[in-house]
Amino acid sequence: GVVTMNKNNNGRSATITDVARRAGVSIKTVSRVMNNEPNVKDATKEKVQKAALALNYEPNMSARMLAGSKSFSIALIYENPHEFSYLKRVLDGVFDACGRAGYSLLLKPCLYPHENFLNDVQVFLKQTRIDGLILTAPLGDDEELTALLEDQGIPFALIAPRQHKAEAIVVKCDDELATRTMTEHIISLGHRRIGFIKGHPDHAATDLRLNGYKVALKQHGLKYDTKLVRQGYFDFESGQSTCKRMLTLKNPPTAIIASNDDMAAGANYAARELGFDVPADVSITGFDDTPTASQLWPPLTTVKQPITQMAEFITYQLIAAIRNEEPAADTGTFQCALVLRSSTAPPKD
Amino acid sequence: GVVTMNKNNNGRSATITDVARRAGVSIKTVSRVMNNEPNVKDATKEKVQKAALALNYEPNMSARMLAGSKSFSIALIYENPHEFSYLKRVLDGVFDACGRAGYSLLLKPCLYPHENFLNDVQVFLKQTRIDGLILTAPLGDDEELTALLEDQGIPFALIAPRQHKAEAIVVKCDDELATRTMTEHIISLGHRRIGFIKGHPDHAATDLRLNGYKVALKQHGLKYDTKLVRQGYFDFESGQSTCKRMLTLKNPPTAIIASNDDMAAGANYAARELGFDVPADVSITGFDDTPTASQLWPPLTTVKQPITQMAEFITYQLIAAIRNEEPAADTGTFQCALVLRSSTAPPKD
DNA sequence: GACCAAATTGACAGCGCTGTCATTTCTGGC
DNA sequence: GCCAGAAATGACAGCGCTGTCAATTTGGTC
Repeated sequence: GVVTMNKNNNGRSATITDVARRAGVSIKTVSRVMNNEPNVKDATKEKVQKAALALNYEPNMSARMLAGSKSFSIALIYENPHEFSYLKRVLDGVFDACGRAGYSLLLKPCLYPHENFLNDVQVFLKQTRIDGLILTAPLGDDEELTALLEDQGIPFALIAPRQHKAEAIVVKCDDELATRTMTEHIISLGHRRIGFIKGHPDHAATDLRLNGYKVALKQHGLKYDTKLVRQGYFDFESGQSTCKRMLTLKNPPTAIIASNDDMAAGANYAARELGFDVPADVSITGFDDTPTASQLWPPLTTVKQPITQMAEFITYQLIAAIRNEEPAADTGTFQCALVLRSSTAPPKD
Repeated sequence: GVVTMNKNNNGRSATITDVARRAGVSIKTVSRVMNNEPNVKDATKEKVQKAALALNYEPNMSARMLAGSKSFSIALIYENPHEFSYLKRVLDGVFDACGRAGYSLLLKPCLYPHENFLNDVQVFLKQTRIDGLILTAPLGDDEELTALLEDQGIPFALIAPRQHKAEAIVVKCDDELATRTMTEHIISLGHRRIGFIKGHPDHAATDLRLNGYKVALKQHGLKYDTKLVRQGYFDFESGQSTCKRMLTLKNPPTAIIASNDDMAAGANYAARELGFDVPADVSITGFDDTPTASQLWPPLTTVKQPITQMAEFITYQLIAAIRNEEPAADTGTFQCALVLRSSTAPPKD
């Protein structure tokens, strides 16, 4: 196929020295070309590139990291979740951006919260000497961690943090607006008793989504009823149990807004267990648009976040910061979109 | 908390030289201790360990990789799938094993098949110089790739390959037996017209699972009906479309065995669309026991593979091979378990 | 053509570690 | 107490690259 096997090199791959010799220049000049540094004559650059191509040369990461102050690699730290679909979409965006920018990515799953968490990260940083770090929610809200990173001068970027310094690299989406829009949609269908399942208290999005719900209720003159607002934890089980409790109230809600799809799936399951039809007896909505959301029966009305795009965006921002480039002037706030499917309908009565 | 901030080191973390100085030995001796090499007096070892701890020393990966022939890191190459839950479980196992063995893991998502695939992997290998590689299905069946790795003397391990050399490091589960058992279960419920949705033709598991189905039919004197066996691709859509076609036959099956959960979810969805009740009108089964399987309504009867365990196992095997240790004598074949849920029931008539 | 600043290139010393091999320090046996 | 051989330790040269700074070349000017 496309690949030259080049067995000619004794099994060892070409080094910068080989390229330099072949191009008839010093290794430093090769280094300049490989790093796109200025002050190389076009003719020289071309010679070097030709030699590199002929030898099928690829710079050795370890040597680069060791010699230079930069490592051309960043890490993504995440709390190992039960449900991976959110992270998958983040990874898609981050890998993509890293690939394009010539960076490699290290993954660091963590237990969080955990007494060894900070130490664990510290060891990781010492071992790898990465150039920058992406923190997924809720890790971006850990002040000990961000202080540590600032202290060590390691640039970092936050996905969906609760609050952050003005100069921080951040990406988030308008959770409040999205949930408000969702709630308004449910209200416009005619629902008046609308349940809400909150997300994990550690996540910033949890409060924002709750707020969107509250605002929509208020604007439409509906009362905020604490019996209809339950604490969930972004997982199937909590969606299931809270929904079960709401549907067995004397006066159960005719619609339930869950703060993510996993909980919505749990709510859907609980409704079925109790013999409720979805959406005839109770409408259910989620947030995230996971694959499961569209594969459930009925498929879930939900909110689609452009997660992959957001991840790509923040990765570019981080790399720009590492390179001391002016970041793109874009804002780090993305808009979500309502995805209407058949888990929602007007109430029966 | 647990972490010593040690600001005392000018912001730069301790090197092997610092440890050597503090312990009053040569850096080579520190290196020996850090690598658990033999021929170090216990007293010396202890001195070094104490010094390392005091300085909060962690060896620098890049330097290790550059200097040594070993890099203490392995990579997992995977075809970026639409559905990530399988891979998540693999990752859980691999990260766990790597962590325990002191190895770090690089992730390499790939487009496959793709004209640039091999080249892409080659570049990756040159850049990183990892010690070993784990190939997920179906990449382990790419002979160009395995030839390349053998040629370069890079140890590799295969997850669920089609066939392999005797000395290869392999893990798989008994797909045929599992599917046979599943089919027998369906037969024992009283079903006689049993549909089957095949998996992606590139995957080894596809043929094995089909075989299990065939064997079970034969043993129970049931005819193999090509109308009831459809080609799927391990994704939701193919499950949906093939199921729709089977259920609109003049004489539709009363049960459908899908080769994985995603397709089973698609089949479930298609059945609902056509107004079939699951399991009253048609039983549906999957394979893998993904989170979705248990969150669907009705929850899916499926086969649980010990994927995380398998991944952990093969990672240890690979690391043992890298270290030239005798691998544990265990076999690389794991057993699956039937998970009975409510998507299966006796046929109505 | 001489001259200067700017552009281009190269020599060389590490980065933090491991491999090799030489050196030193221990053993036990006589 | 002496010696061979084993055990323990250290000196030193890189691994492949980048940073620093010095050397060389270039182009423009009068």
